[in-house]
Amino acid sequence: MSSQSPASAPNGRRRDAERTRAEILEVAQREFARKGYSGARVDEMAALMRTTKRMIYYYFGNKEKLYIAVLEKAYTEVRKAESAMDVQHLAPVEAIRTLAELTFDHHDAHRDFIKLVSIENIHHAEYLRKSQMLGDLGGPVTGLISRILEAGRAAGDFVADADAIDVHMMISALCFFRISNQHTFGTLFGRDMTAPEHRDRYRKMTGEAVVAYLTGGGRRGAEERGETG
Amino acid sequence: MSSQSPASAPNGRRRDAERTRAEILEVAQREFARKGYSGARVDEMAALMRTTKRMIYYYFGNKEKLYIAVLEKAYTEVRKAESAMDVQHLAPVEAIRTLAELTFDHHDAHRDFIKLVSIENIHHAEYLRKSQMLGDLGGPVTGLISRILEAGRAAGDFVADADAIDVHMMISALCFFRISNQHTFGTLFGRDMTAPEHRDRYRKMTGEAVVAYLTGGGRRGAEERGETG
DNA sequence: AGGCTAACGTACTAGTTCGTTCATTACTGG
DNA sequence: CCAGTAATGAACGAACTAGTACGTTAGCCT
Repeated sequence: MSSQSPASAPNGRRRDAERTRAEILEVAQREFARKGYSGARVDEMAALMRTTKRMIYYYFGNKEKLYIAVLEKAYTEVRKAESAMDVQHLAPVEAIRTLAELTFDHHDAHRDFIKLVSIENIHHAEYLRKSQMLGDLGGPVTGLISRILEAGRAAGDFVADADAIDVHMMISALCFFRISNQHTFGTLFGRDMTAPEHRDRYRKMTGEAVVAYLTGGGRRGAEERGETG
Repeated sequence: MSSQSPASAPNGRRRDAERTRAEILEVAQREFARKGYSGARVDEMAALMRTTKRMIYYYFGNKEKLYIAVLEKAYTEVRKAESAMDVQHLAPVEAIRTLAELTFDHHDAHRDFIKLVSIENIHHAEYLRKSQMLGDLGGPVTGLISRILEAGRAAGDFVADADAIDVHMMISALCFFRISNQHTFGTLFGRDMTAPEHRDRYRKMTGEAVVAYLTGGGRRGAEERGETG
């Protein structure tokens, strides 16, 4: 018999720190996303895991540190996804459009992350600010957008007076709101913005809105009236 | 001596149901917006009022009903503001642009409302759905946008394939995100989107983005390549 | 003036919730 | 194979929190 696998645990070790830690993080992410920081209950999380509450405190110390760990994991995954967005080879207009559509898909697929971000904002990002691991989390995306904007202006495609952070904000706003506000919006207007039958249309709309703004459609009226500046 | 004003209360009656009720709602709105539904403490609210916790329960029954009352008050104020937006006399392009900019200003000025909406979405709008008073809260705005869109299409200004709810979503997304996500965004990108020195630029950007999308700027690239449909 | 009731305050309770204590077991290195 | 340590579990406790019981007072009505 191999020494790595006791008879009592045929499908994995009964004692596995990695696995226990991972499960705690997973369950905690779901619970925090569903109930908010104060609303989530440590005891309830424990009940949803194979292990006990004792382990949450053993690995993470307290509720706040657990929440911060969840945040860090979520943001790390987003950064990974962003760095995988390969749009540099495209012409500026298509690069921005594709970036917007990829961001749309990513938001659509990571709804727990969006809820965590909403929750963080209710708390004025106090926990995010406490996290070390932040580093330059926003740098890569804005760097990418900066290069696209420069190329687009050089080619004469982009005329809007917007920097990389502005463009990132606009893309994020359109992608984020559709998920984050789906419930109140759906209740008030009778449309589930996140329903599959609307997804393609909204993805296209997101890309087109950003491109339209950058290529100057919004100033068309002013130009036609002979205004400048 | 007038019978309405006892000597012991020169500056207003010591017993004033209206005033007490109003103060409870006011404090509760602030606390719920700051801490979320679970995070807000009834005792803490009471400590911030001239009256006591007993009165909260006397007037509102329990924490949930108090929260719903806060929501109803907030939404009522928004609807009032929306119905005051008089843009029908403008040409379609300017009507939409103005509507977007007025919405921008309203969001900028009612940050507690935005937080309450964010909180509601974390709870899947369960409390909003419990409220009676909803009625057709979303009807008036989408009605207004519908009429503008029709006029704009008739005049040949608008070409984008979007209905009133889509347009409202887009405007809301741009206005809402800037406030709702200010803290995480500010932490990650080092820019306070809500700072006064950026406000005018972002207001203009909001109006231009919506107009650009509707007037077809986003499809320019496709048209130039000879694509149709 | 004086009774009646809406409005109010104090003090308490039942239940919850984070975090800990103490004991135990599974692995691993020697 | 055995000792030491990492990992784990059950039960507990102190502090908090929503909600209530009970008593009091202000001000209107006649």
